Amino acid sequence: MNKKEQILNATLKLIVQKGIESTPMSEIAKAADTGMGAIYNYFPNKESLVSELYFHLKTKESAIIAYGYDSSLSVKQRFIYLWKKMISYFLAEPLDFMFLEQFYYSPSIDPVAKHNGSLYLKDLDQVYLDGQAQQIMKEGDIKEWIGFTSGSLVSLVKLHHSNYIRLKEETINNYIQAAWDAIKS
Amino acid sequence: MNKKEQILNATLKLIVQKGIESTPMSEIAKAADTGMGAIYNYFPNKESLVSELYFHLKTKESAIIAYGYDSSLSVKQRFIYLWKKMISYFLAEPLDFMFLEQFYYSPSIDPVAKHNGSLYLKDLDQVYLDGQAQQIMKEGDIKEWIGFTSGSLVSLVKLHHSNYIRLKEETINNYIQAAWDAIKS
DNA sequence: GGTGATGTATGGAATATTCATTCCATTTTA
DNA sequence: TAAAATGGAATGAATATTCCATACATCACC
Repeated sequence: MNKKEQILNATLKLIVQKGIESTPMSEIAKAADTGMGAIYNYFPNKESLVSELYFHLKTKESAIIAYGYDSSLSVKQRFIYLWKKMISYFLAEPLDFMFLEQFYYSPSIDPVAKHNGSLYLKDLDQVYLDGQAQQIMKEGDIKEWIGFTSGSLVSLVKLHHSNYIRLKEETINNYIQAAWDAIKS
Repeated sequence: MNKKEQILNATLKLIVQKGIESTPMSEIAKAADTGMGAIYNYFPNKESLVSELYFHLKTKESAIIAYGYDSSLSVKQRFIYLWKKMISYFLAEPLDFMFLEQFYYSPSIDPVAKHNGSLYLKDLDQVYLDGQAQQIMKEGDIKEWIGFTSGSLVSLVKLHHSNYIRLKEETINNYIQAAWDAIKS
């Protein structure tokens, strides 16, 4: 019954299907079972509708990954916990994942908006900092290392959702272990 | 003086700057210093202009990576050679890289077209096959492992080109070594 | 070589379509 | 009963594609 949610959900589904630029507002209205008026009542224009959806999902992502996180675990345990949570979330919510990817890679989107969403990385940063301090992780720029790890794992999720591969629960752990092998010193 | 090349070059530059959907044909014409007629003489429509550009670049990529490749080297040497070549090419040609990424992530593009471009992986496949046969690489689906390695390295290139990190020549070798550490058994 | 004829390439104006956004009459809510 | 929310038609701008008049190249024949 919440119109705004209906609109956001319809937007998510349609944009994942057809892309941001090929999704007309009129079609969003139809899918959300409403009219133009309602949409423009909640969102001043298409761009802010899309970027509000982005922040909504980024918040959801952060919350899910951070939930149950125990910062007193060992470096390796925390490493595994965080990446595992991320993969599980992205596998469980294909729409969320594909929208976030598409938004991130869209050049027509305000670049400032994109990086604002990536602020939940505090915990992850700390894991890598601790790992280097304890000399169990390789040296080097932490932003680069996080990009490296995340690249390998996100890439698997992406290939899974485009049906190029079919990830199985037990192999996921192997890939997280491999990501660890890459960075451990 | 070759009109077709001019058009493809202008398209590449503009699409990387503003995105596929926000690049009007009229602007391509202007940038290529020509008119609509010329463009539609060479390409039946916008979509085929863009996908011809994609295949053009994919062919270029394959040629560059395969050039000088010696299939008699050891598994590890071949692994390093191929990935190093790929990274170097993508670092040296930001426009090529960013266009390929953008095309790959665009849902409005025929999905069949995309995967047709990714078939030059024969040599890479062979490296991983040999590596597993010799038991120096971890077991598992080869498509997945290639996705894993490529994800980590491409991700670094991407962050480099969005100025989030600044890759240095010598650290690149470290990351390739790390990618090897991830997969070696 | 010169001359015309035939087809191809080109530029850009005209057309048709596709939307984002606006507007307003009507309905719902408080 | 006033204010807010809604649906959907009307508007206007953007732009892919078509069309055509002109320029250019290629070649046949003298």
